[in-house]
Amino acid sequence: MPPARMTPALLAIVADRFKAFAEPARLQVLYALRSGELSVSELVEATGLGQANLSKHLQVLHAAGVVSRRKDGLFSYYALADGDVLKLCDLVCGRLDRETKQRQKALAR
Amino acid sequence: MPPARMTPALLAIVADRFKAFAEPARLQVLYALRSGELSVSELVEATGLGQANLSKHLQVLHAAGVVSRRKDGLFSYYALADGDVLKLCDLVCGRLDRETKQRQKALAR
DNA sequence: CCGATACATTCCGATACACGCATCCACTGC
DNA sequence: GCAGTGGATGCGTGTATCGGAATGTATCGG
Repeated sequence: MPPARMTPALLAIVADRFKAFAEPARLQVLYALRSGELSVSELVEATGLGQANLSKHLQVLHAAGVVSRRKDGLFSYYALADGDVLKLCDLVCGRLDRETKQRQKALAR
Repeated sequence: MPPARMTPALLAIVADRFKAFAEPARLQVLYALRSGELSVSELVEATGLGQANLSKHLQVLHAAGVVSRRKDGLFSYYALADGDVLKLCDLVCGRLDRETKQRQKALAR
């Protein structure tokens, strides 16, 4: 059950949350983190993104509470904050799968 | 289980999908449609958005497959395309609730 | 202390997007 | 056909944001 009343402030917060996912680069990062925490340089290699750019995206994801940061000496290790993160992605991907299948069916007739 | 391989094209599609939710105005529309389908003018009144602006947001939501359109004479009726839509919002809202509660707990100590 | 490494931050140009205004299009009723 | 209503679309403007280059900051080894 969602909040009965949606204040503008709440709407903005929810929107920001979604905005964190609304970027191919950031989704790429999230999928790279599926298998476990990675350092920034490992993420650079895994995603092909530039280091500065990636770092900024990580700040966004962290500010949105999507990923967690753990510092160890020179390295920063990032990880998915929560199982719900992938649940969200999979919900969207699942819908996509169903839709493309439906479209293929429609084309096949 | 999500697709094993995330191609750039797929990432872009998923990102666009999330982008549809990543705007306070559009979230407002979705919440207004919780109770059932509405015409554009009804949505104008329900949300306080300008007609032109609202119309554009509706195009975005429709293109993303989030809402359905039904034309009846002069009127266009929009409705949530699918129960998953609200599931998505509630997933995010639920996380928010838990986090704010945790934060309050932390402040209360 | 000095250089090197791993990230973060700032500055910049280019693009994208939201919103309002005006206009255009589709349909209805006279 | 004509006027009126409900929606959609095009244009202009301000703002946000992505991405890269350069710079700054913190930590480790020597």
